[in-house]
Amino acid sequence: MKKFKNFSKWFDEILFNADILDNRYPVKGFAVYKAWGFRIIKNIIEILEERLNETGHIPMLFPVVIPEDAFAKESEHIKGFSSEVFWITHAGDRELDKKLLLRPTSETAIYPMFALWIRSHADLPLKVYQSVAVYRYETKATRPLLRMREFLWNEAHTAHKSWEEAERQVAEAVEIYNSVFKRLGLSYLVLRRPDFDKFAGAVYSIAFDAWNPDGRVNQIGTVHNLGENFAKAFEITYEDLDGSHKNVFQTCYGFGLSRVVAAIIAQHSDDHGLILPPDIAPIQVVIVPILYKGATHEVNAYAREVYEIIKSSGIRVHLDTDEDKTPGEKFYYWEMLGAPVRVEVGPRDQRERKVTLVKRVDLKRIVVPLEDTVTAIKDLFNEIIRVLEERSSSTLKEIIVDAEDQSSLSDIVKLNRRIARVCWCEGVECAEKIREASGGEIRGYRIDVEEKPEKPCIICGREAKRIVYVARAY
RNA sequence: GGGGUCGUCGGCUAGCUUGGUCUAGGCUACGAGGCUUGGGCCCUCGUGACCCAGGUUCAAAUCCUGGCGACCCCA
Repeated sequence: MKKFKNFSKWFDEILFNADILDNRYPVKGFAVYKAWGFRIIKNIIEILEERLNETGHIPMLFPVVIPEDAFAKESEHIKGFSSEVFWITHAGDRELDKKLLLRPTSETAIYPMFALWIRSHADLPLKVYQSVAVYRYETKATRPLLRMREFLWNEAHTAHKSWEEAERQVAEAVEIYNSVFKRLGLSYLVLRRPDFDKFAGAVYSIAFDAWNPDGRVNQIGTVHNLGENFAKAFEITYEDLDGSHKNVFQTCYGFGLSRVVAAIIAQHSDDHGLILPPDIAPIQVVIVPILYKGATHEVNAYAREVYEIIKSSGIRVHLDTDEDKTPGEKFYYWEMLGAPVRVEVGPRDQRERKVTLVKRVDLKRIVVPLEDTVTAIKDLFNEIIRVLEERSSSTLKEIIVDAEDQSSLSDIVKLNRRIARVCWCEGVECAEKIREASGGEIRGYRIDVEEKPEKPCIICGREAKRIVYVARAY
């Protein structure tokens, strides 16, 4: 199945064949994470949480249920989420006096507790996180990993003394996410969302939009500056040095674990299957013994020796000892699962005390002496992530196309399935017309580089304020 | 939110137009055995399916209605 020709089928096949996720669970929008997929997710969580810990975030676990009155406290927030909330109305055969909802996001679960915990300036900043599932009754068609009604994410929530401190926290969050995405070799746009598309309850929102082979964008992370909005609603105040009581300033940010896995598959994998960045591969190196009749004992013993050497270096290595499968079968199997490096050990290698290394990104072979194996593998890991990053970023560049006028805008987004780069006046009416003309949405303007519009607004012809990116989204 | 296509072994599918010859054929996977093993080898045997609920009919995988689910297009 071809990745760029029929993305949807290709994607579903990889999910199934690489043991990532089984979408046959009999509830729409819910699916089972299989062993390989879940191990990948756990590795991503580990990398992310390590960065969060390093930067003073603390792990906690808040309940999945939220009482209706807490959910309703911030008026913009409830407007934004109420239409997609799962409600718990009954327990056994009794109707609950107070309805409960399954968290669609955890602000309203966490901030009542913040109000209790934060008393003084000395309690600030407070930075907490959790990696959990959240629930949203998506009305659009659900898609495995990309749009689920139950999805996994890591969310962080912070409280600060001032707007400036919250602004610095936003920058730190963006930096943390960038550093994790870099280790995964992902390419994406870091966009400030237009006001009409910000998080419900936020002052402003920044989002990470990853490219997808079908031209849509996949929002893999968001960072919000909440200002005092939730502090006012939940009465989260602190006593300052001078004895006065003030609202806290808050930020929150979410890292979409399910969608990051989707982005890794979508951006890196090929028609042989998955290609995993070494940092998150459950098995980084697989050893395939090549057995011939009469030499099996020597080769097996040598393969075991190679295995012990690699394992003792801390690399996640697996020795595939199944003698009922041919080496060719094993090659295809491990390529489907995306193991970054394969070590072939045959009679020739054994005689010469060498190993044959093959990297998944291009399937090229090199032969190295046994004593150089670990160094050579580590070099390959570095090369692999570099190649993945380069490939992905060059595809992103190809996918972004400047829209000269309304008809080319339509062609870019609808016909050619790309991301359009558009000059916009920031008028809401023009945004609506951009939506109609393109079939996509204004995703926002870049914050990592300053882009000055060199042309007037694509719709009204008046002075453009921003260069924005327009694409269809998941 | 609107429109369309579709649902058959674990996976991919043939059959449906024109109801009966289909308690269903192929490939793959899985299990047993043999032969092989530097890219899916070959042979033998075995396991395994008509989404659910109604309806029409002497007879339903096939036609109709509804539900559930999947995918595509448009807003």
